[in-house]
Amino acid sequence: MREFSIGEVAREAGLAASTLRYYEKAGLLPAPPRKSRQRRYSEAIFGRIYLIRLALEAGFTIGETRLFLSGFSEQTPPAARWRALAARKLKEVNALMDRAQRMKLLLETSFQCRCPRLEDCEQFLRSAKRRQAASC
Amino acid sequence: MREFSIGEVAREAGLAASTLRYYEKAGLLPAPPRKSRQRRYSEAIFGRIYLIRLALEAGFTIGETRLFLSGFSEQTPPAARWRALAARKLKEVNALMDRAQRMKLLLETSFQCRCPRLEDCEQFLRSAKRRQAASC
DNA sequence: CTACGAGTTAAAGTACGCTTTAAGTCAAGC
DNA sequence: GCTTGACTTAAAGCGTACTTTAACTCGTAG
Repeated sequence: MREFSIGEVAREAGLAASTLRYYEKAGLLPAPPRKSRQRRYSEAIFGRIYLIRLALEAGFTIGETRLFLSGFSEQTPPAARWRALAARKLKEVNALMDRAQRMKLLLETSFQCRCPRLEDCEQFLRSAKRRQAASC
Repeated sequence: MREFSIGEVAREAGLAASTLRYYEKAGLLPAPPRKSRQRRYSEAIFGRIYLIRLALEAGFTIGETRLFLSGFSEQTPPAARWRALAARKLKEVNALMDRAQRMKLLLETSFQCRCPRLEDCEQFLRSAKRRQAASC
């Protein structure tokens, strides 16, 4: 199985080497074996990085992502602690999507919108039930 | 028309007074008239704050939000500069929603998932086309 | 008069997720 | 043997969005 230096992993994953070291220090990545002081990664690192990026881009903090990954890495199915985190995050993700949806509406509206006054659009957005508003 | 102190506005809007001062300094809120050195806001401030929160929660930076609001506050319909920002942000919001969607899938999957190994779920998530995976 | 609560400022501090810096190690090529 | 380039570390720095601190000014109640 091929081995990778930190630079190779960084290039392939599209991250800085310093970021990988940072993830390791933060407990997101396992400390890999060394060859004369230098880290040697196996192919498996890419899957791990993929999950880390997925979690972080979805709004997990470093600490939450660590928990999240450790929930997976045990021999047992996801633990209660992990499930609680997932449930909480699911709520947050839903809230995020709601906000994104509202913002999308706001932005899309603005393209069609000719109203010069802030309050007209605001009124529309506050009671954002209808997709089109007469005044806007 | 009723006037509000910074503390009253903060309480009603659910923000710290210091945050309001910060927004003012950052150019998000207009500098209101003073009554013996103290800020006196009109009702209109709440609509402004609503839009600021909407923008910030959707991922706009302070600087972008300032642009965004100034685009509205002119006597003319949204200017080209503002439209460019909105178009760019629309893309970002869409990307955000995609990520949120993927994360949601990840989280929801984890509840049904009994696979003890990280790689099984990862495999599933990478090719996240189907809602259910056999191996997971 | 004085004490209280709410407001004022500039400036420093905080949390997060990196990024950069400084100083050093090491294997390989010339 | 010396240079080059990729790696190593701990520690400091950065940008964003606030929050806290310290020292001060007011208007009002007792």
